[in-house]
Amino acid sequence: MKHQVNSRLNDIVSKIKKMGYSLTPQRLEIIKIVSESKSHPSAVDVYDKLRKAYPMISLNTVYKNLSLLSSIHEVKEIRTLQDSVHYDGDISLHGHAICEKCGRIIDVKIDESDFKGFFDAKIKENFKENYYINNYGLEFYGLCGLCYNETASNESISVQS
Amino acid sequence: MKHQVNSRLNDIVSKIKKMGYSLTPQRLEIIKIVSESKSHPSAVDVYDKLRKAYPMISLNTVYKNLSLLSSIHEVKEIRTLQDSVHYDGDISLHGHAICEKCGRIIDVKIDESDFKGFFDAKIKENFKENYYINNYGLEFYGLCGLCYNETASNESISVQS
DNA sequence: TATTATATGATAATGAGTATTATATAAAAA
DNA sequence: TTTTTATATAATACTCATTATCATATAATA
Ligand SMILES: [Mn+2]
Ligand SMILES: [Mn+2]
Ligand SMILES: [Zn+2]
Ligand SMILES: [Zn+2]
Repeated sequence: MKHQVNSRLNDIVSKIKKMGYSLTPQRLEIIKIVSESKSHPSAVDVYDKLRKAYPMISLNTVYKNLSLLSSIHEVKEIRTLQDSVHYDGDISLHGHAICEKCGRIIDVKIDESDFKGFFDAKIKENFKENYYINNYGLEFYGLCGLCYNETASNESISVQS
Repeated sequence: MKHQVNSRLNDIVSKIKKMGYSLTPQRLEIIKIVSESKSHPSAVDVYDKLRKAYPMISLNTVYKNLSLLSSIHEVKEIRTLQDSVHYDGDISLHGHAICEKCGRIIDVKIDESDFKGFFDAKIKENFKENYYINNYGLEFYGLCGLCYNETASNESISVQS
């Protein structure tokens, strides 16, 4: 478990160095936060966590580092209905359940061969010409368990007005 | 064909009226544009088309109407890698191939029963608790046929620097 | 036709993300 | 270790998509 996280961190750090980027303490901390997080934080979320260790950190630095990590494909950007981009340190193939009420983003694990089997077939059906796929996106929009229950119990109120 | 488009337009207009919203010429034109378009236009794209018939139209009005149509589920919002939201007048279940170079959004048709069969199974696998799904999102990020060919022929140039 | 609530258009405001630039510092060389 | 140098950071200003405000216009209804 802990072992997994560390090897992920090492992978990213190695890549950063191999590509000639320097490893600053701020950058390392950002990599740690985003690679260990399971909550798909926004840039501001990462910023807020960082401030505990680095009170002088600039939000700009957070944006730049998240962009860098995205550009080397070590984090994925998630655009949902809300206003800001969220970041995923888990770059394995999986989907997201996005709650339209509280905004929570929950992983939906899907067996990779299953996933690719289904989608690649659809691409073949739709495109006779070349089409080069880099990445897949898969979202389920709706209400998470908590919000679903809340809405159900307030039904008599929320119906009117 | 034409018949299809008109019935779609009538459906939306009926709904607008039934829900107590008034039908202004601007609103009607926006509904026409977005329901007939196959190109997933942004708000500004719709605005530019509108100005031909309504030179005084306000961009604000476009945003408000697209939001209204979205809120009554007669258009879907698409958030891609680019900065602005795109709108889809086709609310049937389908996916999108998004070109990371030129930004084009191309429909990926998927048989509805196929689609739901696959995805609902995944939801059942992932959530024991209640999870209420309103909507699905399915994206293929990559390079469209045109951009793929362009990139291939410029390979020797784009590799360096 | 008169009434009234909603829609429009002009304008200002918001806010996520980006650009700029002086200073600091990681990495490499000496 | 010290020096050098290119990159990273932080402070700040800026951009631009979207939203808010509000006076006026107009669609809907009687
Ligand atoms: Mn995830
Ligand atoms: Mn579409
Ligand atoms: Zn929720
Ligand atoms: Zn393209």
